[in-house]
Amino acid sequence: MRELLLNLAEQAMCARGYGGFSYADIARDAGIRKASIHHHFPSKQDMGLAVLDRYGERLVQRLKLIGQSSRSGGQALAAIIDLYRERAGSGGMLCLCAAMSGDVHAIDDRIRSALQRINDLVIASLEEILVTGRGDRSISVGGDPKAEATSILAMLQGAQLMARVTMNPATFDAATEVLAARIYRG
Amino acid sequence: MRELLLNLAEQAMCARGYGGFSYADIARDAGIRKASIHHHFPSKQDMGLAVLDRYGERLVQRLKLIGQSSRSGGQALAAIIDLYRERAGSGGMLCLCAAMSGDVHAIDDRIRSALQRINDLVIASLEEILVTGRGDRSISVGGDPKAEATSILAMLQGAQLMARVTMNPATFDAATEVLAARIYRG
DNA sequence: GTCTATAATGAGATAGAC
DNA sequence: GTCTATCTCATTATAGAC
Repeated sequence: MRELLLNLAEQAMCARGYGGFSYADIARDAGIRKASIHHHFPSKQDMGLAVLDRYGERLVQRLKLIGQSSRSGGQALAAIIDLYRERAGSGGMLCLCAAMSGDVHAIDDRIRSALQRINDLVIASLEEILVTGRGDRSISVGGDPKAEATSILAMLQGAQLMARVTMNPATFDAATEVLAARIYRG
Repeated sequence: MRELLLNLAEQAMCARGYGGFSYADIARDAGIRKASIHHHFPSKQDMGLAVLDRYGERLVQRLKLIGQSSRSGGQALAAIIDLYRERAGSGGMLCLCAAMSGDVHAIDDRIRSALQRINDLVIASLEEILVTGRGDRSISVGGDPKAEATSILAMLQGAQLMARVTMNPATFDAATEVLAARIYRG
């Protein structure tokens, strides 16, 4: 049940943000009463943090897998773009970080710190990918890899935000076209 | 009073999004009762749309002014970056579009259309600036100007989102460092 | 672990006096 | 235009039975 609740909460938060879902929503979808949720997660902040923590752990695994299974930096970067496109594709959802970042004012510092840690994690991964891609000539990297990685994350999150407005995943593609074009495909 | 209410609502929305402010907040800051707000704006959606419409009109003026007063494409692009940095600098606020985009699920189609229109407007402005900058050799423009403009807007909105998480405007600068470096300064 | 019942708060909105 | 008073609804959260 705890896992089911986490799944439903993550889905809801990606779709409508931290402030955009309620215990009532989750309870209905889970088939239990909302009071029962408090047994698993005493407060909504606890639930939000638990969702974000699990999300962070899974992201680490996924980034590691992308690094291992990619035969070039370019292939890894393409996988990262796909990772963010997934959410934008399914009904204008955001990655959990972008979704929760919009509600930073409503959440406590534990969650904000976790968000910051995850962003830094993705930036570090992207930086490593850019360095690899520069080495194997599969990505065009003009400037400092760390700075490039930071701007790429901003672009990916911004592209999701813009796609949500149009309700069209093509908007995400349009906003990341330039990034995708920096990959030299064999 | 109407103008005061619009100002307070815009401020609140940039700071906490559409769902993050209430008539009670605005009423307190304006020094009137919340029932009185309904005289000026029957529903919260009406208020949100009015704020966004005014924002769009002002943005048009500001973009026009930037185009007129800039002596090069690079100078204009720098002005646009500053425009977005302003908000990120003052306490992790977002531009109104980014702030409302996070709450798209909670607003009606009139507002969503207005958001889309404003995004398109900024993209068109950026495209024009890139073309100018490419012509006068003040900006490095590699790909299609329209695609570049779209990704730049995504980057700027994403940079604001990331800066909100760290509560540090330097994060905005880090995420836009690569963009700023594309400007050749005389 | 889940339930019923309820508390406590805050939201947007309306009616009608002044 | 602004007020008081009220409505209706949704929210998170708690107490206590089963």
